Amino acid sequence: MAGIRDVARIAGVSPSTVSRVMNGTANVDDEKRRRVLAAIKETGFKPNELARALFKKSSKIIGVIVPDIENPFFNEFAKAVEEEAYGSGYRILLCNSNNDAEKEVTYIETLDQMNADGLIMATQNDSMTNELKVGMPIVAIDRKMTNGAEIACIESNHYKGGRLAAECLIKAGCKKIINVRGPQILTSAQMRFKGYQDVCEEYGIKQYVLDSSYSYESGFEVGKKILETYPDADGIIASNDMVAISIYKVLHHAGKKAPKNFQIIGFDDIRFSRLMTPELTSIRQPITEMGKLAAQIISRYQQHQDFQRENIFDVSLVERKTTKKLKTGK
Amino acid sequence: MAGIRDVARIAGVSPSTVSRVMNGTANVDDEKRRRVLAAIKETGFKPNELARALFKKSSKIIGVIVPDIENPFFNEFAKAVEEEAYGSGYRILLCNSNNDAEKEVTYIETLDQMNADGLIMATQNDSMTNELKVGMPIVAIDRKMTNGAEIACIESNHYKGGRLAAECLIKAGCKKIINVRGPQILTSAQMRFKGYQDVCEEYGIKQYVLDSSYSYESGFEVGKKILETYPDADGIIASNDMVAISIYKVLHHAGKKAPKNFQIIGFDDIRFSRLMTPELTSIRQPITEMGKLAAQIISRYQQHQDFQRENIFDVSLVERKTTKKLKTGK
DNA sequence: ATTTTTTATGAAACCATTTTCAAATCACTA
DNA sequence: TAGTGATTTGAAAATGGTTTCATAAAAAAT
Repeated sequence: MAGIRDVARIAGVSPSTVSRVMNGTANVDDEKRRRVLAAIKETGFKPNELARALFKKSSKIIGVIVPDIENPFFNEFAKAVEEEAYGSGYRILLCNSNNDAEKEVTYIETLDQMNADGLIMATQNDSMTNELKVGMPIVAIDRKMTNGAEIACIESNHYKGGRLAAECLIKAGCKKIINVRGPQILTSAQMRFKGYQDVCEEYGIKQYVLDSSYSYESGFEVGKKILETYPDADGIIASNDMVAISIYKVLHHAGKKAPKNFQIIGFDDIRFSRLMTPELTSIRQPITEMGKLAAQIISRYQQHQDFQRENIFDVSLVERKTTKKLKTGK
Repeated sequence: MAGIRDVARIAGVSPSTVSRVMNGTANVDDEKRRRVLAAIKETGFKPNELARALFKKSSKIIGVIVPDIENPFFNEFAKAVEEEAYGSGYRILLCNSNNDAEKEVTYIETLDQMNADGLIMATQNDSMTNELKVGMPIVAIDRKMTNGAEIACIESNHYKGGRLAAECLIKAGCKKIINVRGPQILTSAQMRFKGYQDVCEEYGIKQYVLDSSYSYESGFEVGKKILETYPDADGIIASNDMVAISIYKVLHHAGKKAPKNFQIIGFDDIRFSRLMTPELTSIRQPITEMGKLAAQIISRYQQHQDFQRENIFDVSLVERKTTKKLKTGK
């Protein structure tokens, strides 16, 4: 592989001049520029990014840490980050943490040692990662770090989402609504639950609560529990779309039809919610926009441009087939 | 950030000795080792991976190029690669090519300039990428490169898959089977189609063929076309699970029930095929095993260990609810 | 006790680039 | 024609590690 010295020798100039031609960082005599360009073409020279990154202290790599890339929410998110970042010359190092705090720490350290230009964290293990000292800017999704290491945070209006879900079911005529809430360590799950609680109080409705994680598996378990404990439930707010889908499956298998016998609503509006039959009603988060913004913030930070530290995205009700049609708008 | 020279100064030794202590690359006096270790702890020193990678010509990065990380097949695959690679100290640079040949080339070049240790390509644009000269080993998924750049290829027995799908439907009593085949540039789609054709000939059954890409969207279109052109079709072989899911939706929406009015089978056995209702019958590819193997091959190659160049995985019929139960095993 | 072998260690070279800095070249004016 | 200022240019330092190589010290062999 040809190096900058080879190019310089062929063009009859110094490596410095070749560098200047490539980066346009200073004036170069036209004749020499021509020779350098010719030599680059001849050798097929491509500068080594490592050497460049080492000197510049910037590797043009953004780390993206997600708990599970198989989770539709996170792969949609990661894809959006990748697309936006790619356009600005950044590359994505994908970190699948599996919710393993140690793995997260390892990844963060590696990224730091690689002179990564930024880190986008969509994870929840506060404990270990909060203490870490790193030299790169962090954009946190759905959480606030306590050590001020992050430059910005991005989240959805989960409280409103919780309210929307509860109101939707109440207005659709549900009398006994089970809230399958997500892990209460997560602010997202907390806020959604709070929204549900507040609406229930306002309407004077009794609250029924079950706990789940954010996975399909957990949805199956909760589904069974609903069948056993609340066989007369007619409304279910699932912790997210994946859980909603598996709860639906369990109830469907038990002979219950949606939305006739029960109505169910999820959160996130992942792609698959439109693909299942019946199509799932869901509270939409603008996942792609969130991913794009995350990448933009890192990019803007590196260019010393302005950006917003707190970014709260609006959520909306997407009415489909697992709930009964509402008449009124509000 | 402390560097190796700082550590050396504090420990009263040379940088070389610090390096030797860290990497265990040579004997070091016990007393000095102790002092070095203490100094490392004191300063919180972490070696810069870029400097290391630059000298060693190995960045411990594996590039994974996929057409679409949102596609369940590819995110399951990428996740498997990540897990396997992580265990061997490798990190994954995720490249979402969007089937854009130019983007692929850019990614390959970047990876090469980063001294990446390997590249796993699950893409189809032969044209441009085949000419590229790179210094890293390539593992190709479902394709053979013509320039011998790759060290190994991994694929499934798609021909057998095509046969299995056709036989399944025939034995389940289908009289008019539509084969919705995938893009015929891809060997995977070609082989599946060939399997279908051979079985049809053996059974003396008329062939009906439609074309699709591998996306949901294309499934919707084909679904409509089936309704228009072959309203009496009672068996559908979809190009993959995603297409099967959307075709199902279209037919279901038109009032047809599976498996009563029509039977449908997909390929790949992605996770969602178990999650939809009714559960989708599919030809299973061992996606996770394929991903793990891909990472292993790169790792073994770098350690100069043996590996197999041609790796063909077996496929199997996973009977679920969109086809009628078969009696006989074979 | 002397020679040979082995082991431990630091100085310096190396990886491939960018940037600083000082020198050389050039244009222009007095 | 010499002097001034602006512009180009290359040598060298820098980035932060690893490794080679030569040497010094210790251990083993004679």
